[in-house]
Amino acid sequence: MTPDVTCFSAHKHNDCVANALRAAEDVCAKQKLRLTPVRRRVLEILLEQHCAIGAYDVLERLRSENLGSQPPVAYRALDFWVSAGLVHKIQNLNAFVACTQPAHGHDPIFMICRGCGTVAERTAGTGDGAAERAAAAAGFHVESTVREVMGLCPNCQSGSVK
Amino acid sequence: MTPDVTCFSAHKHNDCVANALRAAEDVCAKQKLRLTPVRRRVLEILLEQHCAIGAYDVLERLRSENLGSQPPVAYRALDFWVSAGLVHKIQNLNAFVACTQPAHGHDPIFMICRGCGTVAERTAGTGDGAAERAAAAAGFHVESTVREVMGLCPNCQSGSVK
DNA sequence: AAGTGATACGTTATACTATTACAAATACGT
DNA sequence: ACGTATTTGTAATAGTATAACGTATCACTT
Repeated sequence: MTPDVTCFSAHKHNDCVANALRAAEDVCAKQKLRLTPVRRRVLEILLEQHCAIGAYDVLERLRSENLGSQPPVAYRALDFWVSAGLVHKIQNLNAFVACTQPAHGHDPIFMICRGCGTVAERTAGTGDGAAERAAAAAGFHVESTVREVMGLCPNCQSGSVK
Repeated sequence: MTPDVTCFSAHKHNDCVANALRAAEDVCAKQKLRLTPVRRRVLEILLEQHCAIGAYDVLERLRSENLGSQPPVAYRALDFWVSAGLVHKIQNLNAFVACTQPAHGHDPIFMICRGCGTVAERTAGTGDGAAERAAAAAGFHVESTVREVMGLCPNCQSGSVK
């Protein structure tokens, strides 16, 4: 697992955006998915920050840009990206975050800072942990997993958020 | 970790209920929390099955028993038990499940069967996994974690659910 | 037993999150 | 250009959760 701590520290955010958009284009090309204006814009909006954004916040942005005004517009685009693996839903927040490691397919771990809202993604090796062992022991067939860690990022630990 | 697979197989469910209620009484006594009729009833309702139940389903039960009719009644009781550690919220389902292992405080893992809705809880040792290592590497201070595994339980794998 | 402060409950209203359903428009392969 | 599949526009509604405030109850002290 790469110790990619960039989300919690200063970094060339333009690179994040460019990488993710390129990955998105690749995925769409390979899987013959349509990269429509709304979809592209939604991904761009999510990519602006390393924070999870609610569907209705996305919608508000779309509305202000005349790209759509009703909830299904936002939800459809978000679901599209979630299916494509380029956006993840943070269950804890009912919000969505762009994927910073699109290449690694499986078993993401999210660290969610309650101070600044930053969501950092890491990829765990598969079959590594207690959950997999417990499932195997119980004869449970795993289809997907959610792993979200709430807490304080390095910046917010030293700051005023208690 | 105890290989407690009872949730997925026939078992004396009365014992589950009795154990949990006794644990609830203990916790309330020790922490001087009030075990009111609404709270007790909500816990009993959750304990009836090993499934997660939505707040509004709980509310409907309460309503039919004249124990409350408005959302805050249900949410307050549910939040009470969640704070006390005797009920967990399943983020994936926006629903609540009674805790079957109240003694073990930390880091639960939930296996959620999409066939029958059963939610089985296991307790992971702390600090065991990739998430903790990733957090440590990033300097992230962990306050709580969510680990939910979706899939099919042993019964539903052989059944008609595909 | 009455007073007092904290806790819990009743109720209204509202905010936030998400989906269904169907019609219109657009893109794609032939 | 045609027919089909996909996407979008739009209205309506379903589902989840909280804010706010007044009333009642509990527990502790005097």
